[in-house]
Amino acid sequence: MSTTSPRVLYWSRTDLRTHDSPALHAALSLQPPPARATRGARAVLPRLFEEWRITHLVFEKDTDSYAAERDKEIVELAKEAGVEVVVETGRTLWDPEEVVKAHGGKPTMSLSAFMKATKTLSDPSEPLPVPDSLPDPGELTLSFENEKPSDDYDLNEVHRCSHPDESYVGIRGPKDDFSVPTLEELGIPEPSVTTPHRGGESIALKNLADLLENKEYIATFQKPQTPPTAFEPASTTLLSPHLHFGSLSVRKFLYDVQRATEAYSGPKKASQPPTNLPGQLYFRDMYFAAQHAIGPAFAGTVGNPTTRYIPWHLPSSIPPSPTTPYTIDSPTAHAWFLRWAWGITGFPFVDALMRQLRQEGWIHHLGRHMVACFLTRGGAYVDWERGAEVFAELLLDHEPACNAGNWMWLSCTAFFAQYYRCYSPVAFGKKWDKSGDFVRRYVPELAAFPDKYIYEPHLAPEETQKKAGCVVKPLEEGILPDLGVAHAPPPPPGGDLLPLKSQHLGEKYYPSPMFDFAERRDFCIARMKEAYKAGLHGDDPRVLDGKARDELFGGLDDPDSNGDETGGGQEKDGSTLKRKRTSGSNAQGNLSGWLKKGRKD
DNA sequence: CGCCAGTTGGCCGG
DNA sequence: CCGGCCAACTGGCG
Ligand SMILES: Cc1cc2nc3c(=O)[nH]c(=O)nc-3n(C[C@H](O)[C@H](O)[C@H](O)COP(=O)(O)OP(=O)(O)OC[C@H]3O[C@@H](n4cnc5c(N)ncnc54)[C@H](O)[C@@H]3O)c2cc1C
Repeated sequence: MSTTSPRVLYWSRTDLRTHDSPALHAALSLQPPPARATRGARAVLPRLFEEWRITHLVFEKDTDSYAAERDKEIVELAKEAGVEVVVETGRTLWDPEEVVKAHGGKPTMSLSAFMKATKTLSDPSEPLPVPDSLPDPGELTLSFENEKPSDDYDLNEVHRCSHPDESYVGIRGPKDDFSVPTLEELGIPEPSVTTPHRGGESIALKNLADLLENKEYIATFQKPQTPPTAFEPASTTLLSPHLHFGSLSVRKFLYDVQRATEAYSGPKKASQPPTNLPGQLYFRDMYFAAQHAIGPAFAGTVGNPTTRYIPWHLPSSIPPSPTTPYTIDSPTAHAWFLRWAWGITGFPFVDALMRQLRQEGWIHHLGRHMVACFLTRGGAYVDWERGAEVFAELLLDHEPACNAGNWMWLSCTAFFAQYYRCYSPVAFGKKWDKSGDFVRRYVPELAAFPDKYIYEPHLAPEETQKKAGCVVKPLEEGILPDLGVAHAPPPPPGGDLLPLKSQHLGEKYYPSPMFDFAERRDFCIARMKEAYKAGLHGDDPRVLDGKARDELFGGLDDPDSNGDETGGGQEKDGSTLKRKRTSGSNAQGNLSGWLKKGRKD
C-alpha cells in the first residue's frame, strides 16, 4: 500500500441520543470519564489512525450536544495525528447552523419563520446515487482491542440473558469481519423484542416505495386529518425511526414525495405546508435548528431562554442532580406519573396509547399530543421533562430536538401558547374512533365492553362490566412500587403487569380514573394562566437558582390535600408546593441507577 | 403599538 | 356535519 494514496476512515455512528440528558451531564461532572479514554471512539479512533495509516476521517455532522462535544474532541485528536477531517451535513434538509444564521442567530420558533429563513438558502441537495462499489480496504490488522464494557453502564440489562462482558463482541465483531452483531450475538434474546417495526435500509426503502405508489395519499396528505387511532397500517408514514437511524435519507424522502405529488393527476387538490408531507419534514428541521440556536439547554427548562417556566409537579432538580433527578413535591402527582407511564391511568384512550408506545415504540403524532397534554398542562400538571424522559426511552424514533421541541409545544412552554385548548381523553378518542377499536386492541381487557362505555368503562353498570369479563375498580395499593422507574424499558421487570389482577381473588380488573378529568383540566388552565402572567423563562435568575417556585408560586393548591384517588400512597403534604428532598424515584430504583447502567459509546 | 395567523380542542346549537 | 362560541395565547410584522 502506497503511503501517498489516501487512506480514508468513514466513521459511521449511531449515537445513544439519550446522552443529551442534563442529568447525564451532571453525573459526568461528578464522575468524569478518565482523561485518557480507555474505550469508545475517543480511545479507538486515534489508535486506528496510527495502525491503519489513516489520512482522512469522514463523518456526518451531528448537532446534538453530546455528539457535538465528542466530535470536537475527535477532530482535535485527528489533528494531532495529522489526519484530515471531512464533515458532511446529511441528517437534516438544511444545515441547522446555516438556518440559524439565516434567521439572525435566533432560534426558529415557528414554521413560517423557519420557511422564510430557508428561502434565503439554496435548496437541499438531491439524494446521491448508491455507490456501485466500495474500495477494498486491504488487510485490516488490529493489534489492540476495545476495553470490555463494565456492567456499571448497561442500558440493556433487563433485556440481556448474559453478562455484557460475555456477550461483548469486540471491534471486529462476532464473525471477525467488522460486521454488525445481531441481537442474539449481543446477548439479547428475540422474545424480548415486542415491537412489530423493523429497521434497516431495505425495509425503509420498500416502505417508502409502497407509500409512493398511492400518489393521492402522498399528494393530498393532511396531517391533522390522519387518525391517531389507525393501526396496521398506521395513518402516517411511520418512517420516523428510519430517519432517526439513518436508514432513510430525509432528502430522498422529500424529493420522492415531491415527484409523486407532481405526478398525481387526480381530482383532489395537492396539500400545502404545514399540513403536507414536506411540511412534516420542515417541522423536523425546524426543531433541529431551534435546538442548535439554544444548545444543550434545549433539552430542558433551566437555562433555556425560549421556554416558559411553569411550577409543575415533579420538577427537575436545580442544579441537575444524578442522584435526585427530580423532586417529588407531591406523592399523588408521582403516582399519576407512574400510572401514565405504564398505561394504567383509568382513561382507556390514554392507556391504550401508552401501552402501544411501550410495546411498539411508536404512536401517532396526535396520540402523542393526547398523552403529552394529559401529563402536563391538561391533567396531571407534571413537568414535561418527565414525559420527555419516558418518550426518550420508549420511542424508536427518539430524536432529542424533536422530542424536547414537541414536549414544549404540547406543554405550552414554547412554540405554542393556546393552553386553553385542551385534549379530552374521552372526546378526543371518540372523535376518531367511535367504536373504540384502538382501545380494544391495546387494552384487551376492555375488548368486550359496549361502544357506549369503551372510553368510560367505570360508568358501565356492574352487570355490564361482569358480562364484559372485567370489573372496574380503584387501582390496588402496592402496585406502583413494583413498576420500576417510569422510563424503564419494556417489558416490565418481573413480567406481566397487565392485565391487572386483583390481589385477593386474582380476578382481572381495569382501574377507575385516577382523577376527575374536568376538575384537573380546570385546575391546570387556571395554573397556566397564573404562570403565564408571572412570565418567567428558563434563563431567569430566579429559575436558575431554583427559588422561583417557592417565591412566586408558594401557597397553591396541592392534589394531596384533597381526596383524589391515586392508587399510590396518599400522603398529606400541606397546602404549599414545598420542595421536598425526596429522591426522584428512590423507592422504585432511580435515574442515577439507570444512568450508571446507561453509559456507553 | 396593534394586527394577524397559527398543522391537530370541546361543546352547544342548528 | 358545520359554525360559532369559549376566553384569549404567542411570534412576527408593519
Ligand atoms: C410529545 C411529542 C414527542 C415527539 N417526539 C418525537 C421524537 O422523539 N422524534 C421524532 O421524530 N418525532 C417526534 N415527535 C413528532 C411526531 O409525532 C413524529 O415525528 C411522527 O409521529 C412520526 O411518525 P411518522 O413518521 O408516521 O410521521 P409522518 O406524519 O409520516 O411525517 C413524516 C416525517 O416528518 C417528521 N415529523 C412529522 N411530524 C413531526 C413533528 N411534529 N416534529 C418533528 N418531526 C416531525 C418525522 O421525521 C416523520 O417521520 C413528537 C411529537 C410529540 C407531540
